[in-house]
Amino acid sequence: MLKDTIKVACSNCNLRELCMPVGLSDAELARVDELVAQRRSIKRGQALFHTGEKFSSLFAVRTGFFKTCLTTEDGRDQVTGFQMAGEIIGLDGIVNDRHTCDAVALEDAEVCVMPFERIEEISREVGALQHHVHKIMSREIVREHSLMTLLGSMNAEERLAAFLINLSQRLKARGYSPSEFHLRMSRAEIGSYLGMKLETVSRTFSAFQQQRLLEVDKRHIRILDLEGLTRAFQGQVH
Amino acid sequence: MLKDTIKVACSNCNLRELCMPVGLSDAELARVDELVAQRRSIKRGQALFHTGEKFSSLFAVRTGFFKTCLTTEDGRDQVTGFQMAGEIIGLDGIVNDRHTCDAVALEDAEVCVMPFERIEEISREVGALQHHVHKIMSREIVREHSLMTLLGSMNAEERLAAFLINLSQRLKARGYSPSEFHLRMSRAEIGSYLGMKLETVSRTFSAFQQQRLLEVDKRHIRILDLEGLTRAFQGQVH
DNA sequence: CGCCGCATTGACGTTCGTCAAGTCTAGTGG
DNA sequence: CCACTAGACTTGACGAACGTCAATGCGGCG
Repeated sequence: MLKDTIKVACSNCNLRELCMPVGLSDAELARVDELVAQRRSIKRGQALFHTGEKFSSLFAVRTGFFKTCLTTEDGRDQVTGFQMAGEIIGLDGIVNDRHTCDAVALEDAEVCVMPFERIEEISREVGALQHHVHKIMSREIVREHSLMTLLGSMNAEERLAAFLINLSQRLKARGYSPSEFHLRMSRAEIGSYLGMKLETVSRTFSAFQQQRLLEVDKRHIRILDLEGLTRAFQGQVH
Repeated sequence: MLKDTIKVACSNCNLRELCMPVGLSDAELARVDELVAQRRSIKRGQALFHTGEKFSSLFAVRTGFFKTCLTTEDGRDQVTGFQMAGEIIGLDGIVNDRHTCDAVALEDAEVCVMPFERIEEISREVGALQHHVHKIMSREIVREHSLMTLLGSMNAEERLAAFLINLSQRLKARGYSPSEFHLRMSRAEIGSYLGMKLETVSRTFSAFQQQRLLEVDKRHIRILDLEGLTRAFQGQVH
């Protein structure tokens, strides 16, 4: 069984602006091109890594869609994030040399495998890469801060609105329609991420539909009134 | 008004095992000693930095106790963490060169100021420091993951139990009593951190007291039954 | 002394979770 | 082609947990 090991170069990857620092010299670019050891294909439903597995690499999503989820010993299950093209998976593994969550593909996907030792080695030579790595980790910390605000102080409508707006913006940044898209995750997965039950997610979708903010058909979403949704997100419905 | 700018060395700081990588050579230690530009004293209630302020340094808590809190434009307020001796504050500022939260001293405190440019510079020379910085950021990401699980799926008793156990462990690691301590934060701040209202925090303290798990007198806490508290945390009260 | 901030406690209301029934779709196999 | 099943989603009825509002107590400070 052959692994998918096409030789790849970040320097001519169409996701470069998302993944890589800008303004590198040719020599630096050549060094950074050595970051990606290989590409790996992951089938829908398969895991990129599991909790407890040895950490060795970070992964950049090239195509497809992932979720990361924690499974605690007492059976609680929590989705901690959804990742799409250009986003980095695996940062949780650095601290203890083991992954602390599962990363599962929600559709057939392809990732760039970047051995972490190589990242550290090249970072020591290329200051721009070093800073870029720091930024990526900081961004993840800030993202989680805002998720904590969501989980700590928003009601069901605010949570779902915030989620949809965030998804819409990320799709837009990747050249997809920000107003019409297909959800890759189930109601239960959305609920786990947002700290609510799947029934409440479903009810809230219905409520948005009645308010003419959305059209929902199972996993197909069309945003009708982005402003209204933004108001719902900010808790100023009335 | 003179700033407190005593020259300091990490190499003989008693918090070294908490802050710094281990196993450095003498030459590396000397380099790492250059990390801390100065110390800064912060009075109780004062901010180490505010949201929007330019980011330039990370801060290591030497003494005292901090909270970090987000204030969103729509007036929501969320405590995102409490930091004690040996912990690092300011990681949120890296990504956009501006701080995205306030860091406020909950008691008179002293911090080591580490200019981030200097951290990056020395990291490029000392691989152990580089890896240490990565670990600190990864640890923060993992901490926030577990807080998300707490906020997403735990009830009031589980949340407060988890909070107290975590606090107890961190105090223990610093040589303080793990079973008897003084809370530096108000019920409202605990509530904000744990995603519940201050009244619920107060009621849950009372409930734990009735269950003989704790003795509570305002902010003075004595843990009577750590096992019981751990069971409460894991949601196996019955 | 009176004020203020913080904490506690009670009464009541709302939101969301729980449980259950029912629909729709895709996939399987006869 | 159709019957059958499993999984995902929707919707309703009900109840529990927690938020809201309000009264009260307590300790510190000017």
